[in-house]
Amino acid sequence: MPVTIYDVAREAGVSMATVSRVVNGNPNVKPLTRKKVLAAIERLGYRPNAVARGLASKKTTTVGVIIPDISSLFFSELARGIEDIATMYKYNIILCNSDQRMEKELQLINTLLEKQVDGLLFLGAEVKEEHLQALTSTSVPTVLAATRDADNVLPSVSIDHFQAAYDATEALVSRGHKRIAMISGPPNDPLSGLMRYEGYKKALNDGGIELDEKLVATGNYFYESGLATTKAFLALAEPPTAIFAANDEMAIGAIHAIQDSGLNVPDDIEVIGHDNIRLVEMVRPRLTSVVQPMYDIGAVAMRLLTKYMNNENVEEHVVLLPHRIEFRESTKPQQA
Amino acid sequence: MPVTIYDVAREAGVSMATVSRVVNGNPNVKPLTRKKVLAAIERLGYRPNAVARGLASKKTTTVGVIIPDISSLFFSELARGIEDIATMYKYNIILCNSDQRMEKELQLINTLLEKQVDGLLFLGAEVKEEHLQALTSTSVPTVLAATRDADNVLPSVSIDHFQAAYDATEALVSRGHKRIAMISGPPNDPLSGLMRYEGYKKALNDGGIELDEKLVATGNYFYESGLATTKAFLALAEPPTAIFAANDEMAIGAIHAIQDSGLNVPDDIEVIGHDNIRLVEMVRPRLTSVVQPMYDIGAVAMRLLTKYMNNENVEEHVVLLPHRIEFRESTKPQQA
DNA sequence: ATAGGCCGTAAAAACGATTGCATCGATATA
DNA sequence: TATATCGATGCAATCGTTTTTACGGCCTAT
Repeated sequence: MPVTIYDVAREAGVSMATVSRVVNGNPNVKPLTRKKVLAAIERLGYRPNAVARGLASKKTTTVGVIIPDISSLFFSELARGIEDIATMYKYNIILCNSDQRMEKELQLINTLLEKQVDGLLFLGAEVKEEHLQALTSTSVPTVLAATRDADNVLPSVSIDHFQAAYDATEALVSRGHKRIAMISGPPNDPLSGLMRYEGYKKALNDGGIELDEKLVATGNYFYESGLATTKAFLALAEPPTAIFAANDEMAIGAIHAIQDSGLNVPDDIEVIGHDNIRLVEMVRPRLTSVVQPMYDIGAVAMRLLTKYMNNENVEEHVVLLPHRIEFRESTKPQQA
Repeated sequence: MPVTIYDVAREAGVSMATVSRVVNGNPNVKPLTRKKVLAAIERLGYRPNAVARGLASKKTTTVGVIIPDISSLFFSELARGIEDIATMYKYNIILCNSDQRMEKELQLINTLLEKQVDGLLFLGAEVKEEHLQALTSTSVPTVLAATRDADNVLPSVSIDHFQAAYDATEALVSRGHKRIAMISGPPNDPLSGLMRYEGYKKALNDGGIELDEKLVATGNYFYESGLATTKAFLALAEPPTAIFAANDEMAIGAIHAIQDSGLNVPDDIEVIGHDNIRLVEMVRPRLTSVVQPMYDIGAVAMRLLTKYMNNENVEEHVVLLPHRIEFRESTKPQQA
């Protein structure tokens, strides 16, 4: 029913091969012939079948993206970076939510490989041996975004979480705080969880402050957990005077818990978040936060993937993007 | 290089056809044969090629989704609803951002059709004649989500924006307000922009309140525009005592503008937002908002699409999901 | 005993492109 | 003039499946 390349060929009085050449911009076609073919295409309303093309050429111009949760403020921003660069390079994106469940992640990898994607972008928390196995068992290029595998065997794009957390904590230390709490992520999250916690510990240590276990709570990255853990902090005999949260949502929860108890941010307690999602501008006081360039991570990861798909040579396969702290009103201006 | 159905057939000592039957769960295979084939598949690590399958069967189990901006809180939630139902019905999603630019939207429709998607989900603001033409020129089922075309020719899933805005405004009227401002969306957005404005007008009228043009501002759905327009309201000789914003981000901007000027929400000015995104719980005071069930809209739209793709009979092709107002602290408790 | 059915399977024709190779005329070279 | 070169095009194999058709064998009903 639909018009095929064969119909166009007949209409234009040439062979399928020539039509294919015209469609694909192959220069080996006489201008006049090209014009005839183009006219026939127009007349018939021909639309190339990408599936047939994919079968014949073994390229689908499609890449698979496995993402924990597209509805998350953090990942949706990242996804946008991916998509924009993909568009720029004429790729389409098959988007899949994994909810960080390994079983689902592995199954998605398989499905995407069945669909013959030209490349794979994996975003998530932990990259385990099983992932590595599934991802390296194929020749399809893969890039990790906002995460890394322990041995850096796969290409990846992320920031230095340890250093970022160190910097945030250090900013608090240098402001003279002695009781600095941290709302950390789950410890089974190696980067945003564990690494940030390690950075926090190191900064305390370098500042000559002894770690107080009671000032460390584990959250799940959601607002509510920031609220709850901070309430517990405030009930302590010696509550903290500063809080570093492993992400912004929890930090905002912390601010509200503090405000709800009648205290003031930043006068009574200073708060620093992490990631610098758009939300940080939409609360009062606006939240000081470690900038993690989500959009850029996505964009750079996708760009990197295009290089692999083109068999271009890649100098450094583990890229760490710069981070910085954006100071706002949830921390006091730095004393001179 | 990769193992094909032919390799499996040889390994199992059967024909390709039989392997295909096994893979596709066709019951016409003797159990013993099936077992042999399964064993061969396992042994060889066979992974069916979905592209070849798509070419032969004319089904790709993939649907295209055109979305204005995946990084928006609103649309990412919707996308999640789509994806979850898609997964449930074994479809994958090709996700494309349109930024509401018609040229890009039309081009995306074309690209997705080239890729032979089994169905199309279109989310956006305005559905113009050009869209309709592009979408109906093909036999690929299409469903609109969170929007509608003027003549309801295409299936769609949304809420009654007019009524929703009416209800929100009416709630303010019934609280005794006489000066109720609205921060509306762009007027070229027929539903979230125009319809909500119409609902507002009607509610004022029914409440015997004369429309004051100075109390109507046009925003762009972003926080900053809520902030800016509200500042202007407050500079009025007779500022409003209540504000209805066409979406939550602008409403939160309004709250902050009010607070920044030293006034109190809700004591001095009450504020109602629209959409009930997750943000509304993360500000103080928490925002009263019209609940637009984004996730459900996505889910229902995708479900509807599956019916069309299956040639099932569909009773009602324009579905309006229910809305309601979730009252929080940005409005005062209703007087008895 | 024979015709008719049914089951399980094989064979082969699509599906709609890409692409290596052959061809062919024309121009350039010797 | 004969030959090498080259640009433009056609031919046909190929990509890895699905699906239609046909067929052999076995069972059952008459």
